[in-house]
Amino acid sequence: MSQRKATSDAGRATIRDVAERAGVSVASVSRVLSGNYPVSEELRRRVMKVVRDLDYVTNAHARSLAGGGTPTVAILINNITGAAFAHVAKGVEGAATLRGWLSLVGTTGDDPERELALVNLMRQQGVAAVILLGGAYDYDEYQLRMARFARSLDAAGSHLVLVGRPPLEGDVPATTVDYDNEGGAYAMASHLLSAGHRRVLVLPGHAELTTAQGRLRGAQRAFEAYGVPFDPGMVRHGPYDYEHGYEAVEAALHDTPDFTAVLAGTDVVAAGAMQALRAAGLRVPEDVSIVGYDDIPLASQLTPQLTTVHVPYEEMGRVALRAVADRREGGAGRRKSADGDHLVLGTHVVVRNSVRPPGRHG
Amino acid sequence: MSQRKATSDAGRATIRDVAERAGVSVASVSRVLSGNYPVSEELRRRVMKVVRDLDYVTNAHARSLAGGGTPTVAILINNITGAAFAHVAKGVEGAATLRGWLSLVGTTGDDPERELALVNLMRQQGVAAVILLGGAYDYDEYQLRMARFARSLDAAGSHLVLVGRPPLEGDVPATTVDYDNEGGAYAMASHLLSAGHRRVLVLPGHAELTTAQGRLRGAQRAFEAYGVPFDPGMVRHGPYDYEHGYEAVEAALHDTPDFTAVLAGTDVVAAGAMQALRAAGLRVPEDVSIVGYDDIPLASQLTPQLTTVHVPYEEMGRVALRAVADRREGGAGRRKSADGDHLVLGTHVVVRNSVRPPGRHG
DNA sequence: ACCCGTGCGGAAACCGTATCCCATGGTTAC
DNA sequence: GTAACCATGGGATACGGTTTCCGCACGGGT
Repeated sequence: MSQRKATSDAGRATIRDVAERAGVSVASVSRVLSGNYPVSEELRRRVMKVVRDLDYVTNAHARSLAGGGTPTVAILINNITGAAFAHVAKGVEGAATLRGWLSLVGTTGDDPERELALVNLMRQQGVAAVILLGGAYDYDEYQLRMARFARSLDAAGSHLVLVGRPPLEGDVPATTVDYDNEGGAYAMASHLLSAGHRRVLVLPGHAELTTAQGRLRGAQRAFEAYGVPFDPGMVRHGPYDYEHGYEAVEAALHDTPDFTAVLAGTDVVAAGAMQALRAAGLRVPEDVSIVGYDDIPLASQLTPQLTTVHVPYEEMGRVALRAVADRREGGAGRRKSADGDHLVLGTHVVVRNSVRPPGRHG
Repeated sequence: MSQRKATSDAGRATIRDVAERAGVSVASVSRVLSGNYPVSEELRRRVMKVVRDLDYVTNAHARSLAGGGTPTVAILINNITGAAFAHVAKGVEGAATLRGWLSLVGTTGDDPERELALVNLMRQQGVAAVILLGGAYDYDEYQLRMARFARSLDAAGSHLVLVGRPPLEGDVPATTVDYDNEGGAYAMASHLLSAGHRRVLVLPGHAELTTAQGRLRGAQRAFEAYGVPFDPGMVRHGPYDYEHGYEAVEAALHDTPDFTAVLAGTDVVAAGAMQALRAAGLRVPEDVSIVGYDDIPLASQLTPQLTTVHVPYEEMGRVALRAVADRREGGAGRRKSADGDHLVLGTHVVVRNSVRPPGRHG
């Protein structure tokens, strides 16, 4: 009958319970468990036996309060259902686990309010870093908002990492892991152009989404490079989903039916586009060629298999985590490493079976 | 120059910093923030101003140590990339957020070792519940392992929830959220049989996976009900992925080419099967019908759109979280609610365009 | 004018662990 | 033989909050 509470209480066993039952001090138990202090074999055996008997695990909250604790990174994602994001998350998770780090995943559902709430929540958790995934909507407020996040986190000893979107402007304490979005689009469009296509339906995504903007720019640059006039009327914006792909093609077949290829902003959009073409009695790629972007598994599972741009999502996740880990070890060694704050990974075209030289009109 | 440390130190601001700067006591700040104690308007204003100035957030670890804290649930998943799991996770996350709860996601990669490590990790975190997602490999050791998990978590005031797999045997403190797996397979197979198919290639999944076992049983029962002999030679086991679907059909076309339909254990497997049939010059559904299982978005994006079994994954996630929340509020009210520990959700066939009466052979 | 209830602020205990500092006993060195 | 030392173990304290217990001031009722 201890004064505090009985060992057999409801709730988990504490280190005190273990100490008491093993007849040693609390400090000794802590030492045996963390193993960073010399301890006699006898003591170790006694303590470990009780630990097993009680099925004791240390309280992570208490441990991290006391200074120890496992580093944790938070992954903030718009929609856990998106295949591309899932791969980044997988990369982060894998790299984190490798170092014994923990990772949280939160979803924002494209809601800035919720994003703010989550960032604060993560700040409360004392995470080593907050990793924001996916393209951003470049509203006016966006830069300010992110800068505020970055400074808040930085002040709390944490760090903001942006994955898959352009770096922030100005002197903001954040790391960006990016891929050559525009270059990929340039290469993809070039592929179509060199196959002979001239009238191309472009479905870059939402006009405000940074990802879409980059993909559109890349395509335009390719047209310029080939000396082919770029018709803004052939561009249709919309969300990155199957329905948009379907409807955009449907509409285009009505308005500007002379296109011979579709440059989709995403593999999923390409899938929708493909379906719409089929519904209209057109064959892919005999009548119309299609290309996507992202190279998610779906791309190789479509019929015909989709030519697309490979983006190293999983590696981006790994790189993001490594950046955080490095910075944490480097400590205050180099403040403001003006470079190394922006990592860019390469993309490349994966040629499959969804492109042929134009045949329908051309 | 406080004795402890200056407010402008590196690291986050503490509640003491806020109190000091606002010229009030620590207790008052805590009261203002938690709002469960009467506080004068003047005090509230003073404190809130400082909170904003310092961008203060409470330390979640300290808070949860002191008894308060946000309830947290952990989702353990084999592969974050799987579409079905992602939807369950979404359901859990959504329901958790609705209550202001937090959710963690960890991936096991099908590794029992890692699963153990994660469960312990979550126990350390003091999570309200650990939610295990997806079918289980029913090895001998499995039941013991899970029972141990359940008891460990239970003893620590946490709880084990199994989603998408059969309930544990015996008197184990765990909740199961399940769907009518066998019934769905029964209905799906019946659909095929009533369309006239007799020779059906069955790709249930891994033989040891509970999900696969249930789906196979359902199919067999349907054959019995229709008085059609079930040929074990038409069953091919394998992983739930695209490649398996492809290869299984390829092999079957060589060994037993007289099938007129494919009953795939998963939509993704169905996609692979479809591709293999096409590669062999067969049309879907004119020559061979195909059905899937899960009703992930992919199913409606294939050509032809896939007839499949709808599983309410997202709802399962919501239900799982609700079960945890209810139990937590119910408190010790009803120990051992022998029922209510096993919730079963319904499934139903979604008819699309991948099934026709047999034409090739029949 | 006195008493008591009410409303609100402060001091201190406690949550579970890690770590610093010190005590002890046995060794080694002089 | 004694002093200095190493290897261990214990006690106390800090980490950052929440909460209970107290006390003070103020106001109204009699």
